[in-house]
Formats: sequence, C-alpha cells, structure tokens
Amino acid sequence: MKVSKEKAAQNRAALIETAARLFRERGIDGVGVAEIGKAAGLTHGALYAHFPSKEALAAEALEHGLQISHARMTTAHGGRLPSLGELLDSYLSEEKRDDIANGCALAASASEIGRQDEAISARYSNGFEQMAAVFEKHLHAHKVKGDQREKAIAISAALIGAISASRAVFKAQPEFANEILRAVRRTVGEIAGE
Amino acid sequence: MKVSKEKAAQNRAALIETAARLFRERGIDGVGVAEIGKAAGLTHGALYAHFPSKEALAAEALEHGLQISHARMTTAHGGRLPSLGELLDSYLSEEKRDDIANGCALAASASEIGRQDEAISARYSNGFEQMAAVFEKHLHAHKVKGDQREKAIAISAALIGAISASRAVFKAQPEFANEILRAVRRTVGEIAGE
DNA sequence: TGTACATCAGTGAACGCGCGTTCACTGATGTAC
DNA sequence: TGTACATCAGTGAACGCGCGTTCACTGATGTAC
Repeated sequence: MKVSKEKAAQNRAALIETAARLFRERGIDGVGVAEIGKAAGLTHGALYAHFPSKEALAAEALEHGLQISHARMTTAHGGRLPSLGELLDSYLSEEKRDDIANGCALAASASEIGRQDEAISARYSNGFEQMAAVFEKHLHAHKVKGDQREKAIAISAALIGAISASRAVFKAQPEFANEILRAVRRTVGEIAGE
Repeated sequence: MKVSKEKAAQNRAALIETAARLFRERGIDGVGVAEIGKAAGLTHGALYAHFPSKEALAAEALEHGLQISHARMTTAHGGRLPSLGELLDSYLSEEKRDDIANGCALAASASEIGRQDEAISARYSNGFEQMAAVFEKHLHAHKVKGDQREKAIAISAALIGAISASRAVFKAQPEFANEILRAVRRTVGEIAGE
C-alpha cells in the first residue's frame, strides 16, 4: 500500500542507517538485502522502491556513515571543536575499536572498498580527504613544522590502519590489540608536536 | 582415483596458494570453493579431502600469505637483507598497491579479519608482530630515539592503512591514491630517522 | 619379484539454503475536478 | 468541501543462481604376503 511522503522518507532513511550499521559490522558481502529490509521494519522488496540495487544502497550507506564520522570528529561535548588530543584519544579508544556498528566508516570498510565500483571509491575518497583536512587544520593550529598536508594524510592512514589491525588481532590477543592503539596514539601525538 | 602422496601434497599446496591469492583479490566471502578448486586444477570436492571447511582453508591461506610477505620483507635481490629505505619504497610502491594478488596479506585483509574466527585472528596477530619486529630491528640498527617497539608497531599500522586507503581511493582518484603512498613514505621515513 | 587387495585422494551429482532481483498486486495517499 | 481516481511505496511469492558441504563411487597407489 502507498504510504505518506513523510513516512516513505523515514523508511528510506531507516534503510540507509540500518545498511550502514550492518555493512560496517559484517561487510557488504556479509549482509543480505532481506536482513536489511527486515531490520529497517520493511520487506526486502521495498528496498527496490528506493534504490536500484544493493550496490547503490551500499554507496548511500557509506556516504551516510562518513557524514556521521566527520560530524563526530568536528564536534565534542557541547558542540565545541575537540582538541587534537581529545580527537586522537577518542578515535583510538578501546570503546570505539569494540563498537564497529557506530565506528568510523573509513576504518570499518578499509580493505573491501578497493573491490567495489568507482561510485563507492569516490565516496571513500571524499571521506578520507575530509578526515585528512580535519588533521591538517589541527597541525596548522599547532604550527607543526614540515608539510602539514603530507603529515595529515599519514596520520589518517595510521589511524585507519590502527583500528583495522587492532580489531583483527583482538580475538586472539586483546592486550596486543590495545598496545597497537596506544602505540599509534603516542607516535601520532609526536608527529603532531604534542 | 587415488594419486601419489607427492601429487596429493602438490595439490594441497596448490589449493592453499590459489586460495590465498583469490582471497586477497576478492575477500573470503567473495570467492567460492568451486572456483578455488577449479583454479587449482581440481574439483570442489577434493578440497574437503584436505581441509574440513572453507574457513580452515582460509586460515591456512592467510598463514601461507603471511609467510610469503615476511620472507619478502627480509630478503632483497641476492638474498641480502634490504635496507629500511628499500623496504619502505617497495612496500609503498604503486606496483605493490596495484598487485593485490601478490601483495601483503596484512593489508589485503585488514578490515575483514575482525569478522573471522579466533584461529584466523591468531594468524593475523602473529603476522603483524613479525612485521613490527622487522621494523623494530631496523629502528634499533638506526639507533632511533624513544620506544622502538612502539614506533615499529605504529609504522606497521601506518603501512597497512596506507595500502588499504590507497587501494580504496584508487578507482575514483588515482593521483590522490599515489599521494597517500608518498605521504606515508615520507612521514614514516622521518619517524625512522631517515 | 609378482600378485592380491586395502587405502584414500579425487570425482561429480545432489543436498538444502540464502542470495539479489523481479513483478503482479494492494490500498492508503494525494490530486484533479 | 466532497468525490473520483491516478499514483506509487510497500508486500510477498517467485525467479534463477551459486553457495558450502556431503556422499557414494572410482581407480591408481602403496602395502602385505
């Protein structure tokens, strides 16, 4: 049956949010459209009224996830801009590492985006540039010597690698997983002239 | 029909090598057992004479890939130990980034290992520790100040993140993908006192 | 050394299952008069 | 404002397909005598 425009927009948003969370948790290949539809309170068929394919939904879900991640990196308690130290502590915390569903979309999908199509690559690319831009501003504010853009890109890559690696080793060696987070936290702090 | 022990061992090795390559290229979820068997010159049924499940094969394939990666990081032309600069240049080269089939197993599977079982996590964990140990030796040889193990772990995470991110953005922005490699190359070089 | 036979790696059909996508249909919404 | 009807988001059965795994069978290998 037809639903109101408002309700349809809500359903579309629910599909994107649900897909973004499930894709982060289990990968794009690891979640079926039936499960996404059901988790969003719909049937799987409804998905195709909003998106031409699962892949198109994945692109929108990645974009949504990246917007959330960027917003979180640029707002702390009370809406103020977090300091570089707060940002690094939060990004590399054990809590964030363990909460993949709400974690950084760049880290959760790092090694599988290369297998997706160009539309998804483009979204990831924009997200990575935004992340690097956030760090570049911090490096600029701290008057860090050298190529600030270069260092900001390296920091972004290091953080993504740290979360991916920490999650990868966690089940077998949780203490080593924590050591990875601490090691990158301190080394990046040094680069940023902390 | 039965085959000689020697031939059976060759087939087992072919299954592991083929699986390692295909899993790196398209992910564990992205390749079926039928394709692995066929690419190794067998039928899919033969796979179960050597491994109890696809997951068990994935664990062996990861281990095999990590051994290759480690061997490559500790031997250059002529069997000598490569310098830190050679190692970084090679690891962060555009060629390695583009050749996922033969690339570093730690980078290719970074974000999907966290979703696999503990046996696979244990293998990844050992591989990561070996990689960090290689860099720690280089830092020690270069008499780098500070906590060398900490820096070696951070360097390993940064390299894995760099390759993952560079591959992720490549389809949409190949020049940005190259910039990521260069940025991490130079920043890691600085950390290592190059 | 030659023969009989147990072993077991490999074959290929078959299993149930979930996948992404399609489509005829439903029925409340929202518009035209 | 009230009525008739076109729209279209959502339903749920069905599509063909490939998935991981099982299993009865094959036949060369390798062993026992």
